Amino acid sequence: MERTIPKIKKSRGGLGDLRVRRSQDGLRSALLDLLNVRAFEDITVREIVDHADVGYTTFFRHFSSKEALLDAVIMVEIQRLTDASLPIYEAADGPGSCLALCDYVNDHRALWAALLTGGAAPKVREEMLRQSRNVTSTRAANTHLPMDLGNALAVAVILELLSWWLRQPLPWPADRVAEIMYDRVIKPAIAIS
Amino acid sequence: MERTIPKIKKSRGGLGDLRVRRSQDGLRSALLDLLNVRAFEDITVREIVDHADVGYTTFFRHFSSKEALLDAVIMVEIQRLTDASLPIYEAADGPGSCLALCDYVNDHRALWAALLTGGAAPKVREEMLRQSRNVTSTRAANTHLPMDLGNALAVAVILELLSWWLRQPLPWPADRVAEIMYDRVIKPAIAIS
Amino acid sequence: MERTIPKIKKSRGGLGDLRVRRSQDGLRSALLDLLNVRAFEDITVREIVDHADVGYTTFFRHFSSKEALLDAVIMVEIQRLTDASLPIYEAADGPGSCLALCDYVNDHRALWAALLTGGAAPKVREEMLRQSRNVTSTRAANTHLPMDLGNALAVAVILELLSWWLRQPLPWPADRVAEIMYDRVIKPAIAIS
Amino acid sequence: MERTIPKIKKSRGGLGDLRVRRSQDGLRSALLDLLNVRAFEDITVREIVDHADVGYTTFFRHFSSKEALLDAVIMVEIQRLTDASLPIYEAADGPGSCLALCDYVNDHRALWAALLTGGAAPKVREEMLRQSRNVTSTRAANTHLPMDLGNALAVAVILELLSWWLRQPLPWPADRVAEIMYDRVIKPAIAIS
DNA sequence: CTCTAATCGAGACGGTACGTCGCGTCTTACG
DNA sequence: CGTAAGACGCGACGTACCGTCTCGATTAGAG
Repeated sequence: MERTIPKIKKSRGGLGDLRVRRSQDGLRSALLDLLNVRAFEDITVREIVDHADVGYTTFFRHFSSKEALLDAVIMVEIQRLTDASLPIYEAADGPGSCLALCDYVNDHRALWAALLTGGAAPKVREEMLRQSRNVTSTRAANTHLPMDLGNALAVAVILELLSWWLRQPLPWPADRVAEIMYDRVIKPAIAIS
Repeated sequence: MERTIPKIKKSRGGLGDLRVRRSQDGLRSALLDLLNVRAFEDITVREIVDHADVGYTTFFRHFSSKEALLDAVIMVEIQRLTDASLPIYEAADGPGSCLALCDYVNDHRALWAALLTGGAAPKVREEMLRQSRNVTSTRAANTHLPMDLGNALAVAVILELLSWWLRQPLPWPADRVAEIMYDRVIKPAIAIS
Repeated sequence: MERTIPKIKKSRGGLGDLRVRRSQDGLRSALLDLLNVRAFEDITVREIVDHADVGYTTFFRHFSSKEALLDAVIMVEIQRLTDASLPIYEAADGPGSCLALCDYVNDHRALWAALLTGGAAPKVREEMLRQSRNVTSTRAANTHLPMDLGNALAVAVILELLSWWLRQPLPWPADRVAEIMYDRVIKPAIAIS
Repeated sequence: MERTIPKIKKSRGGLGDLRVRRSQDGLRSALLDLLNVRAFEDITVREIVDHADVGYTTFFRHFSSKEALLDAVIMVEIQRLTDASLPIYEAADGPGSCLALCDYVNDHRALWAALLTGGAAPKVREEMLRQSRNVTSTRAANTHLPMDLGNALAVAVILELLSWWLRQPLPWPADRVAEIMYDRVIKPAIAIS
């Protein structure tokens, strides 16, 4: 009689149960909405379910905790970001991928402002680092830095830059930011010391 | 009928009340001790006061919350770090100040490992940024970046680098790290775009 | 987002939620048990919930404070007492109702000894006065005293008499006490000044 | 090295130390002042000492607790009341002593309103009972009631009557109240059943 | 189109930590 | 060197939120 956590598993042969999908999507977007208003640590499960029009119990049927929901949300969003600008970690097409990334973020300012504020930021950093590790796993050490460190610094600079950008009252154009990102992330990474 | 919060004020010429100093110092070092064991968000006020041999209520006589104590601790430690390597933001003596900073951190590995782990890290970043703003307030704009952004990136890289360093099982020598720091923090800052 | 205080409302067609009834009844009788041991003001909420096998928080879900629980308990008990001897304030059947009341109290000595001891007594007096006001509201002023005063004196004498009775190591028989009560409560009330 | 509670003991050969007397009197009247404003149980020691312009520690030099101060205050006031109308318990001069008592209370309405409100009332009752026991100790059993019970009922009726009187917005004249008191306290007491 | 099993809503509950309040003790710095 | 100021330990309070648990009532989707 273990916990029944309906992870969109094909119940009875078909695709996911519509109710399950509706609940999970509702919770995800409810959290994102609330993140625009207050920091993650100040959001309660009760608020999320109220906003999502979902029963309190239902929350825990899908996510084991508030943090788990945040993780899920972040994983999805980072995946989208990565898909929109994959080669940035490759440094193959330097400025281009930076610009792609900045454009994507620019198109979702509210969302990324929320994700980079308060308690969500460390998780974003962590997940981004995790994904970047996968990407750079093949290509290695054409630099004098250990791969781990290189990735960590790259992620830190990217996030700090984006965070600063989104905080500006009169935001800079994306290409200007992409330029800085290239200077500070890609160039140091490909430099042969 | 206001809350009496004994802020080591020199009452009539002498130094503060010994008991006040003892309580506050005890709480500060108790928190630091516990930070070596578990993350800040998992430490309870009860644990802190037990470890400090101080009454539960007394905690709140001195700090309005767990976070306030952390702030106080961080402020002190960052001040010490800054004092040990002030001119790093000035880039006057580039590699020298980097080395000083790394040496200082190296001499307090446990403390800084604790400060850069878990929930404490964002506060460290914030306070460090605050102090760096003061330092660089006069000298400005010999770079193509806004001062705020320059500072934010510098702090982010420094902390990420230190955090990585302290996480290594077989730590690198301080001068090696200082070299990287110089490359990634000072050099980009003084670059003529 | 209002506080949910589960006031035995028929949820979903049935009678009150069983859990609610169990919690409230448990708390009520736990308080009564403890009142036999020590005075109300020396009883802590923690003791009550421990004795009732109920979570600490649950207490406040049902009663806003220790005093509110006492009020509830007293209201119930006084109601029972009144039901057992209603016409005493009417003086219709003078000695009879006095005897009924004394008999009832005699059958619940422990309970009433507890209620008339320590901090509970004033609340008992207050509630009894409140109920007596309802009873005597219609019939009035066949006496030379204002109704309020008459009620207050009657309640005071009744409670003092009962309190004394229950304190005696070798208690008097109920009919003897009822006789005194009749002399001191009913007779003065129906006296033509 | 036991607790030094300076009970107006002749320090240095004279009568009570003036400072001691001043502190104790100040605390007493401070408590009485505050009793006019809120109930005893809602008054804090801090408020008393602030109002009395006395150090916090000083309070406990003179009274072991808030309750002890109340006891002292009540003892004094009841003594005064008794002195003003001693023979009421004797029933020697029936109506006369009742009138004396009511007159005295009437001359100190605020004080007695305070004493008969809230947490102070039970203590007043207790102390009054104690004093009445002394008075009636000699003369006994010319009534069919046990002396203890007779006293208790008398005190209860007196206090209830006074309490009601002082609560009235348009108070009755003292002689009217004295008459009721005579009817309800003295007459039943001297009745030969 | 119906049946059956999984999901859902509602909310009471136990538990942990928090921060507050007041009491009564005890240290400390100062006159 | 005594004494007033006030820091301190203690214990209870009431709050907030978490994650668990029943219990019916729906509702999706397989046959």
